[in-house]
Parts: sequence; C-alpha cells; structure tokens
Amino acid sequence: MNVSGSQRATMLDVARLAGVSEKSVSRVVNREPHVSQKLRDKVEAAIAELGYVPDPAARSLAGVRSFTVGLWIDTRGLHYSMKLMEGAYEACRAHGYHLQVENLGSKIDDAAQVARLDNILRTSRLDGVIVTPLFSDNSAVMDFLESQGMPYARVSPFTHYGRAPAVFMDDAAAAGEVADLFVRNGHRFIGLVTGSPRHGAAVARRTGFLERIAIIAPDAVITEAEGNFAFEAGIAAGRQLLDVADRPTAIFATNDDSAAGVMTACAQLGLTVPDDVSICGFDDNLMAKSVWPYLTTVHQPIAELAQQAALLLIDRHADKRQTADVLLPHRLVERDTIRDLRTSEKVCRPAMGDDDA
Amino acid sequence: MNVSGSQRATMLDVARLAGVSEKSVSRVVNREPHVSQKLRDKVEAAIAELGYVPDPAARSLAGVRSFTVGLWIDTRGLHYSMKLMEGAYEACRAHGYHLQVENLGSKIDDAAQVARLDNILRTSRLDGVIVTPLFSDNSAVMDFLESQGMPYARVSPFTHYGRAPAVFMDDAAAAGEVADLFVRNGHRFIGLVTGSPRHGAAVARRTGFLERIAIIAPDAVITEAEGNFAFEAGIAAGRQLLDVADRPTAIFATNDDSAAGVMTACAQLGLTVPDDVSICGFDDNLMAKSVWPYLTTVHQPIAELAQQAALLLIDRHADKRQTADVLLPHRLVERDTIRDLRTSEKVCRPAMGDDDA
DNA sequence: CTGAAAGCGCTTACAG
DNA sequence: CTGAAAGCGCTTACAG
Repeated sequence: MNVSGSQRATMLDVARLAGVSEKSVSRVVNREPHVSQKLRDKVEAAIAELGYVPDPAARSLAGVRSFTVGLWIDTRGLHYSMKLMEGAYEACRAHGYHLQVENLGSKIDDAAQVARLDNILRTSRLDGVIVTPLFSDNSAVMDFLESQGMPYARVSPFTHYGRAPAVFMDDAAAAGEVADLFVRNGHRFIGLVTGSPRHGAAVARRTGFLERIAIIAPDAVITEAEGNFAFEAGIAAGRQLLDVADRPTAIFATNDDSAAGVMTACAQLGLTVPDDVSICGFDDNLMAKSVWPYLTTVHQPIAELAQQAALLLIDRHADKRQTADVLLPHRLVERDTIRDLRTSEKVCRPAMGDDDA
Repeated sequence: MNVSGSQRATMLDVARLAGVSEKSVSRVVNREPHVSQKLRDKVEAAIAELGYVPDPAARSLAGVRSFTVGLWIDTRGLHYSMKLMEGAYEACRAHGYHLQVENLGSKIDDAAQVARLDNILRTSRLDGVIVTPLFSDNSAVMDFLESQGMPYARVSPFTHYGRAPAVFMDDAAAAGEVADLFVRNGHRFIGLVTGSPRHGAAVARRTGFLERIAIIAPDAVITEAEGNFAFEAGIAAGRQLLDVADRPTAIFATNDDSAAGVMTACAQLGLTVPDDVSICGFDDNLMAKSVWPYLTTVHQPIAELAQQAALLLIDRHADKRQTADVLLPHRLVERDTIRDLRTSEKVCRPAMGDDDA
C-alpha cells in the first residue's frame, strides 16, 4: 500500500480514512481508556493501511513527554558502557524514544557533579534518567534528581534499596555459585582477587563467595589479593597469590579483566591453566574469549539491565503505574579454565583444540 | 540569572527581552545572513541572559530538518562500534542533534538489506546517515540512499571514492610505517597475518606493507597466513607461521585481535615476545593493553572518524556548502612487543625517538 | 535588513 | 465514549 517515497501519513490522514476525529486516533495510539472496540478497530485498520507512525517531534512539542530518556554513565570499561547503551537504546527504539547519553566521569566531587547535572537537565527535556554504576549508589545524585522531580531508574544499586525503581542481578548469589563450582571440583586452596571496596559489586562478589565457602567448605584455605578490577593489577595480584610455596589450586578473580591478568601471571610463572591453576572470572566481557583457554566466568546481563531500566521509565508513562524493582538472572558460563581435581580432568566443553606444545 | 527550576526560556522570551521579533532571533540562532551586527548583539545578549536553548522538537516540527542523523553500523567488533558511536554521538550532542543508531548486520543479501533500509527511512526522519564499514563500500546501500535523496557520509571507504563525502585514514601508509619499523629494527624474516580480502582495510594494510617492504628491503622473506581479523584465527595463523624450522623474527598481524591470537600462539609454543618473536598489531583497540607485554600497534582514530562524518552531515545544513573528504592521521604506538635485532634490545617506550646506532 | 502571519503534527483542556 | 478548539515553540513563505 505504502509506496516508497510517498509522504508520511499524519494523524489527520488516519482520522479521515477511519472516519473519526484526530483525538480518537490519538486515544488509540496512546492506549488511553474509554475507547469503544469498534472505533479502535477502525483506527487500527487505518493505521495499518497507511503505515502510520506518530511524529515524535510533534508529540514532544504538544505534550508533556519528551520521548527522550537520559542514560548517565561513568567512564568505566568500554565494554560495560557499550552494553549499557546497547540495551537502553534497544528499549528506546522499540518505543519510539530517543536516548541521550551523558558520559559523566567520576573524578569530580559531588558539588561539581550536581552543578553539571543541573546544567544537563536545564538544557534538555528528559522523561527520566537511567542512573548506572557507580552513580547508582551516589546519594548526592539521587538527592538532586528527586529535588528536580525527575523520574529515574537505577542499574545495579548496592545501597539505598527502594529509593527508586532498580534493576539488578544477584552478584552475591552468583559468586556463591563460583564457590560451589570450586568445591565441587575438589579445590580447597583458593585465591580470591578482589576489587575496590568502594565498588558495590566488588564487595558483594567477595562476600557472597566467602559466605558460601564458609558453609560448604569451612576447611578451605583462602588467600586474598587486591586486583582493582583491572588487567595490570590482576597480573600483580596473580603473582602475589601464585609465586609462593603452597599456591592455591584455584583462583576466583571477581571480574574478567583481573582474571585475564591472573592468566598472564600464570604464563609468566610457567604455570598452565587449568592444569596447574584453575581460574574463574566474573562479567563475561570481551576478555573472556580473548584469552586462551577461554575463561570460565559469570555472565552479567548488562544490556538487559539497562533495557529494563529504560522500560521502567517508559512504561511509567504508558501504564501510569508505579513499577517495581526487577532482578535479572545471571549465568555461570563454564568454559575451559577449571580443572576437576578429583578426576584429574579439566572441566570443559566437548571439543577443545589439541594442547600439545 | 537562570534559577534552577525556572521555566525554560522560549524564542519569544528572547525576542521580547531583546526588543526584536521572533524571526530575528531565529535568524541569529541559525546563523542566517542579512542580520545587522547591532541586532545580533542584542539577541545574543538576551540569549546569554536567559540561558536560551532552542527546542529541538519545535525546530524539527516546523522546519525541514529533523536534527537527527542516523548511524548505520555492522555487527562488527564491539570496540569498533562503541568508538563509532562515541564519536558520532559527541558531534551530535555538541550541535543539538539526536543520533539514531541502526545495527544492520551483514548476513543478508543486498535486496533484503535495501528493503530493511527502506523501512528505516520510512519510519524515521533523518537529516543524513553515517555509513560505516563494511556498508561504506556497499554500492547497493549507496544506490538506495541516493535514490531517496538522503545525504550520507562514508566512514573508511576503500572503493568508489568521491561518490559521497568520506572520512578515512591511510591504512596503506600506516602499514608502510610498520614495514619501516620492522626493517629499521633489523628484521628480514617476516610473517604477515592477513584479514579477509573482502575487507577493504585488510587489503590496504597488506598491500601497503608489502609494497613498502619491496622498496626498503627487497631481500626480506615474507610468509603469509590468514588471520581473519579474529583472535582464534590469529592463534592458528601464529602457529602456522611459527611452528616451523626457520620461523620469522617478526610478525605483522593486520589487526589487534589476530595479533593477540599470535601472542597466544607464541605462549603455546614456548616463545617469548619480543625476545623470540616481535609482533605488531593494527587498530589500538582494547586488546592492545590486555596482553602482556603491551602490544605495539597502529592507532586508528575510530571515534574521530565517526565524529567528522557526523559533522559533515551537520555542517552541510549549517553552512550550505558541499564538504570535502577528510583524511585523519594515524599514529604508530610503540609499546613493548618489538625487539631491535641489531642492538639485541627490545624497543619500548622510554627509548623512543633516538635509536641511532 | 526586519517582521507579521500561518502552520508543522500532535496533545491538552474542555464540551457534550 | 467522542470530538472541536487552542496551542506547544519553532520555521516557512511572504511583505516591506
């Protein structure tokens, strides 16, 4: 019906074709109540026939909504940020929203940060903002948003639960599963590479792991080293943990970047993974398949986290109902860096290349 | 002046404060000609006093411009896509434009692709689109855009030069510099890890390297292996090149992912980098600093490429002038994977610049 | 060089 | 449950 190059249909076109008023078309498009089924059917048929898509600029200008949500991200890992954008963008696109990404950077103090946020809000029209780590635990940022009456959703908060709708995964439970995996494979001498205690996820992963170990293998010996969630610090942590007489048989690095560092430390010390040392990461980011052997790790659904957060903000208007927190599932991805100490076989997928040389 | 929480100023507010018509404010905001300096000064003062920012929705609705540019990307490397978005987004943000990212995927045939693009164009209002690899060399895509009269800019094209404004770097010249680096450090037995010949950059890098070697070291012995621009294929290529009697002393992997693969192959074969084998990559992506030692590579200014492409589309309206192609500089980043065969020292950052013998 | 009028495509506020 | 009128904040097209 819709010949390429033809003018885009307007709401008035739809109204005329359906034989109703523009307001009625508007009601159908916006899923407003009090519309008879008959009228709705006529309008929907006309919309389909004309391939009508509402003009967001007109909707924004006439109404109170801007059809734009903000995504505030820290200058953290490229992969993490990218996945966040991917997810938020997907939700926005599916609902005709624009996404306005703001790269905040966390190297300034709260007062300066708030001044900056104030400027952002003054020069944009936003229906809501998605606040991501480490801002999602920053109460100066939340105070400000609340003072402006700006709706927001939090990605992966670790404090102040309930202050605003949140989307998260259970880092502690996931770390507990890593503990299960280690113990199930016979490991009792264990290394733990931690992240900064300022980082909510780092704390949750460490605590979740330790608490689970205390339950299932109270006899286990655990040594810790700070890996700062970074490759180079991971190398140092790995050397610290491994360059000793009675080294651990397995190391849980609480993110993939530091896990890759630990693997490099192994190579430097002439240790083979997983024959000499088993390693598990956390995140399932790019690094996990950029090391050899491929890293066993916990998959964090970053894009989905941001997508759901965006939906929280979008649905807020569509359904007029307050939305609840959402917990997203994680997944332990068993690749090739864990060895089963009891059967002396490494745990891996069926087909793994030859490992001679 | 602008108290937090106050209403946003409109063009009418500015006009009243300056004592001129709205149309005059519009002329100043849009940098239209035929405006007296006196009027311009008054308007600009009022804009500054009120902190006025034009409403993009209203501009879009009233005018022919949508203040939205499209970014069409392939499902290639996450890092590459992220950098592209980062750059395009920055240009858009600085000019009050929206960015609409479309993840196209290249696994379908041209006809299906064009049908999809047609649908995208019909359901969006775009001022122009940034076309990125591998679409930037796809003539079906370009034909379609031209048939729709849609302005577009190409990122890193390798064919059909001049068909539309383009932004690129000189891959061949950069690869030539890698050849210079190898030869300068005394390497004559050289491995070359290539990418798919379908990929313009892969071809340019290979050719540029080979042609430069032919000039500066015609006696050099070069062996090639296909690395498919990927980590795992890079491992295979590295093993193929290195697991022989007279192995090369240096390998140029034409992208960083395959270079990381070659480094893994070295580890597997018990070879130390750069003592036994020197390695150079290309791209300077995340991998370059996620391997040890850090990879010497060519920095490709991906974000800047996309940023300039966006600017081409934005300025097109602002200045009403046809814009020309832009060539962006690359940079050879000497890190720690090249050894100087003549002095038996590895070349690394501290020693950069003065390596006279 | 400057401005008054009309209108972009929707939603709001109000009637019926 | 449905619709007619006004208006969002700009730009276009036209005058002067």
